[in-house]
Amino acid sequence: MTAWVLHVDMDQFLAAVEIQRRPELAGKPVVVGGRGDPTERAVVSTASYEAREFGIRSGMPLKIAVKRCPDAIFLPVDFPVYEAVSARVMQTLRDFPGAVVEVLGWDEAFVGLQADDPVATARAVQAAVLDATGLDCSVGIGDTKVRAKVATDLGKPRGVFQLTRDNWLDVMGERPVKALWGIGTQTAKRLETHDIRTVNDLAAAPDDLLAAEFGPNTGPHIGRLGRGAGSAVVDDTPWVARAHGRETTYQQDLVTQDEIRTALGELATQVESDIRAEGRQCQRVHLKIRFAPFFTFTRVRKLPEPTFAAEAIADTAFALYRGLSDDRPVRLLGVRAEMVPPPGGYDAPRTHGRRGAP
DNA sequence: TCTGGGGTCCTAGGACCC
DNA sequence: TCTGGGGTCCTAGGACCC
Repeated sequence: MTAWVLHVDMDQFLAAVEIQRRPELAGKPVVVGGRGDPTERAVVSTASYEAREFGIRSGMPLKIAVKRCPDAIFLPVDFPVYEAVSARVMQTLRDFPGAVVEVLGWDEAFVGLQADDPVATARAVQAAVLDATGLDCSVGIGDTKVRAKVATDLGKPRGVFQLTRDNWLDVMGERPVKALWGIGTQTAKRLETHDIRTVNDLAAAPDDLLAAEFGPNTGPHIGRLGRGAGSAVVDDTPWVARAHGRETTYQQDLVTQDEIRTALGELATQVESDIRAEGRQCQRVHLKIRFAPFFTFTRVRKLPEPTFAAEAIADTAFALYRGLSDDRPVRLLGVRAEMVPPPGGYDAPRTHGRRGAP
């Protein structure tokens, strides 16, 4: 028996859930996002495969999506329903014999297990999820987490794909670095200034060059991504939040100081109830703000002492806003409360956006 | 065509102390 | 008159992920 990492990812998750409860939508272009009104400022959360054929993608503004496919069916995001389905998916994975499950999001997880025939095991996982939820998923198999994660994309939809040390460069070598998990547009651009464009290029890049460009930690980390190397440890320690925040894009820009103060008060009130629910006080306040054309700031301030109080959070956020001395119209406001760590700290850091850490 | 809302982590540099 | 290293705390800002 060999230890494997499986990466399980639901196919078109939000759209699939909506189609399941409205079967007449099957085979049609379905777009889930915002309040389901494509004239509003909001973006696509998930597009069905039929909608993707029109060029609609996650993260795209609904206004653009509706231009690309005026006949698409637009539906609002229904968080409680997806959470319930997600919980069933994750429980199915945990019930799989010998499986250790590390949840990455609503619709994906790493599964660590031992197997002689990992492809057969992956097929069994797919069958179990389909049986429990009626939904399809794809499974990536790897000898590291990075390889398993990347493999899933190659198997979609409803597929299984395996990436190991032996076939990594054969399969991935000619692809652009952006195909890797953890390399986005900006990192790809900076790599290109060193003539690093493909996974082959990155895998061969010396660590000292990458360290000079990206820092002593991040540089070598990016190099390891190119080689598909990294951890194979699937960690099921429950996730503990570091922060909670709320942000809103306003359908009409906010103009006056009063409007902004009021909006910050509303956001801070929601944040207070989120952190109270965990019994954890706020120690630092983050203000996020986007001015009308396109210019986003973040500002941070430590509170004199930890608190739950929405007033203190809102006052601090407003003070940060005033410090910007900018009276342009405001399109987006966000308030985030960074919480006091639990006693003993975060014993098993659970990271989704992590980079570079050992 | 005009950009959501929820998160996490890394890097750099200034201030301050010894 | 000019300036060492090492450490901590803090903020700004960048980047990535789902």
